[in-house]
Amino acid sequence: MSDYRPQDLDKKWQQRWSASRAFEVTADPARPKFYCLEMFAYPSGHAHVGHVRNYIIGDVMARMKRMRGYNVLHPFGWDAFGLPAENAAIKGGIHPEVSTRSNIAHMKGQLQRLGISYAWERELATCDPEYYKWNQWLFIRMFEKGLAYRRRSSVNWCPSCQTVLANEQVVDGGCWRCGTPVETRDLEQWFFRITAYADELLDATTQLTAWPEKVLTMQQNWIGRSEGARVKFPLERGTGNTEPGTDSIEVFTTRIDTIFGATFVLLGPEHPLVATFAETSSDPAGFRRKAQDFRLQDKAARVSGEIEKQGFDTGRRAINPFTKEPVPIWVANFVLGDYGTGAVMGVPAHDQRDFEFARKFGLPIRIVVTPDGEPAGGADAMKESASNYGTLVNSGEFDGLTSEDALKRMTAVAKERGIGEGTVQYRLKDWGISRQRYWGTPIPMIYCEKDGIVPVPDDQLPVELPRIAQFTGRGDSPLAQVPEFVNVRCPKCGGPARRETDTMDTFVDSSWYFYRFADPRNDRMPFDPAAVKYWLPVDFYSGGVEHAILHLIYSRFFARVFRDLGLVEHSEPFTQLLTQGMVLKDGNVMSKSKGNVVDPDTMLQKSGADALRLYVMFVAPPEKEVEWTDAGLDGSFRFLARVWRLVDHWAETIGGDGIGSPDDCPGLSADERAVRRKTHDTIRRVTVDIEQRQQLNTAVSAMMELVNELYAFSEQTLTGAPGHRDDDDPAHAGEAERAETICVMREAIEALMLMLSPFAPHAAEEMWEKLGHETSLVVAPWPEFKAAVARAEEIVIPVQVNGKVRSRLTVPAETSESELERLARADAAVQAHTAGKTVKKVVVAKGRLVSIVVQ
RNA sequence: GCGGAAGUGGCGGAAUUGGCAGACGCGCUAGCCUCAGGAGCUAGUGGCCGCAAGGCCAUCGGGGUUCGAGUCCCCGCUUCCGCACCA
Repeated sequence: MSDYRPQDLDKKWQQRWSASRAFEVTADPARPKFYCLEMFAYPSGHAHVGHVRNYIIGDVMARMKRMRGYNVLHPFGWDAFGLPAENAAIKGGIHPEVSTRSNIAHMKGQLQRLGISYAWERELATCDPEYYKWNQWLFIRMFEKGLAYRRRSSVNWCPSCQTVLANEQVVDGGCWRCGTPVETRDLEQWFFRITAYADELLDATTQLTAWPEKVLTMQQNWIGRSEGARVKFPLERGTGNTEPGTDSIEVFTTRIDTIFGATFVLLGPEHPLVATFAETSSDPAGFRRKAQDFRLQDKAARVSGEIEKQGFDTGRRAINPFTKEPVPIWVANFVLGDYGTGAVMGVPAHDQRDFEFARKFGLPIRIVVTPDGEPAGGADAMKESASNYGTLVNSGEFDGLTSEDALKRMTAVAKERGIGEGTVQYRLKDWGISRQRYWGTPIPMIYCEKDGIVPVPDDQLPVELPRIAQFTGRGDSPLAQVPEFVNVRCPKCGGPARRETDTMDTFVDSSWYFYRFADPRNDRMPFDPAAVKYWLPVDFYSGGVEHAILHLIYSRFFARVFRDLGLVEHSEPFTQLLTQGMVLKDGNVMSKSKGNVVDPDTMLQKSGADALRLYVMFVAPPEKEVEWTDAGLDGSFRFLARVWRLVDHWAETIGGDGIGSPDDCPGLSADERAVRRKTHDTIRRVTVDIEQRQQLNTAVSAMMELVNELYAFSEQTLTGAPGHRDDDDPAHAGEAERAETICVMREAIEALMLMLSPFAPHAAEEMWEKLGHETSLVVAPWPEFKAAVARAEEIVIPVQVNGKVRSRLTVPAETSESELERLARADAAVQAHTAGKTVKKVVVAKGRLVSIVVQ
């Protein structure tokens, strides 16, 4: 009898797997592949159990699929560029390259100590020039196709990180990383034209049937497609204030059916006409100041949520193109400059914002849609806008049309008259990728006075980061302070030129790393298309939901870019997505600042890798948030020790040669048949739970039930159950265990070892070896479910009388419906509740239940 | 405001197709055992009534459909998440 001591086992098996290169793979078209991937890690230095949970989920999938016969690719790598390393360099003087490499080494050790079955020979780090070279290569391809472009624009600026942020990286008006409120700056920036794929990215969400609905909804919201119309409101020709070129204001509306109620036009403060109107106003300076105030307010509004509606009259008027009436033009603080046309028509009767605005400034309200098409009473009594669809009134030739019909009809009419057209607007904007920082991929572009923007020639890639000795965190982009880097010859004319000094958003790095894993050492291409064709798409991808619209939408975009470059054939990179829940401590997210981080290394020392793995899988379904408890970890340890004792106790009896399958034993007792039934039912449950449901907690429960049953059964045998007081009964000393029992127990315990191995691989391997096996469980075939064995012989059928269970019948499984009804009616307990009453109805669900209705 | 998910014992959770609510684990209680260990084994553990057999109540609240509802429908409440003056 040996105690369960996981710490020694962990090391032993990790070394064996490593020495035998157990998890390395090569493409093999003759075998079905399974690409199992967990979101790679930012090398912060320490994995916490939240990360670890994700990797274990993936490892259970990967190990199980390997045993199911798949050629499993399960790689890992490092999202190694990023601000924390650079900020640490500014503070502590350690070069990002040095700290990143050392962090990677430490975290890799942690993951290896967990026994995660990674194909480490494919490991990559995005800060490797061999990797980021292909970021640059791809950037140039995108530039050639017009998918990467440079423009001056108003951008989100994080004053703390000293860099620009993409729209996706602004959360509640603050920086996604540090929370500092963002500012607006006008800068020359590189953009990726993700909007070119807006429609496709949106439409294809319906095909992502194995993604969580929540993530798809978030992406749909983010893309924010809305159908409507652009309509021109001509400027009223006043005396002496006409401007050539700008003779109308174009608005975007989703409710052209309400246009007869448009009693004013609103311009966002950024609208170009605002500046024009300011010039000709009586007080140009005051006009501009008011508009500028609104622009500054906008940022504050995004942070705080709501601001009061404000506006001022420009003194100018436009003509409503449907009513032909002149309407005043106002500037309003709530009209967004970068959505639609930056101008809207004001329909106070049918839009709550316009309603509030009109009430505040005494602008007219006209009702043009009513629920029943009856003309409405006075608008003065309205308390809020009537935003629902209805039937048109006060709308000239369109009276009587439903809103739905009017939307189509009026859009068509606008087009005929040349005053507008149907259009689609997206909330999604192009992805700004320039970052004014050092620790990222240099943007491979050169500015020449003569030739303009020139890409670095492919044969000069990668543009490597220059080594910088001192990080000050002040001044321009750090690369701009390195003259040897900046000053360069123009590749076209050979004349003096300068390099782009911004680096790429690190989300560029992570948007395609899963392709590189298919062919990680390729030095001629980002990857061999044939390798990607075999391995991709990723079959199972797991990671945190915080990437629902960042990483996951960018990756879907990149897949389409690669597709359109002819490098991949699919459009969607991830077939199935699992978003794992966070691990909380004391109800809070774990973080260093809160001091509530659960360190995996401590847990490993205390309980070993397997108990930690098992607990994290058992505590809740993978998507759910969980609260960390040390007691739960102890419970999992106890379970493993319990299995250990069981196997230890039986190993000698069942581990020998020449033991056949119980299929060949004709004389099994009822108890032995019951054990087999439980064994095979457990195989079915565990298989379905892992492979189809990803409900890993119930897979563990099922195995616990099997172990409980094996303990109970063991007590009935000569061998006995470990720990029980009747253990090794001297009365039966020297007697041999029944051959049938040996067959059945061996089948059960071996199946258990196989099923347990994805969860607790070290302990399972050790016990497997103890049972006399010489080959590793890594390549052992998954146990086969035999439906005939699992089928119950006798079942318990509840009998309900008026919906309450009054008795239970124990009957052969195949008992017919009529026989069930007969038995139920004859049952004494049932009769006690039916006596003296009329049976109105009997429902028999074969194999399930009998329901009798009496009155 | 719009959209999504969820609400089950003291706790984490289970219930796969509308069919025995509470599997499995934690915790707790009792007994056994002693290689005093991170022990182990066995039994019990939703609430109320009852000596018991048994009965009644119970899956956020209220209605409904059904022989039968944690599960389906309607109306609320609460929590979490996403988007949010997007015209």
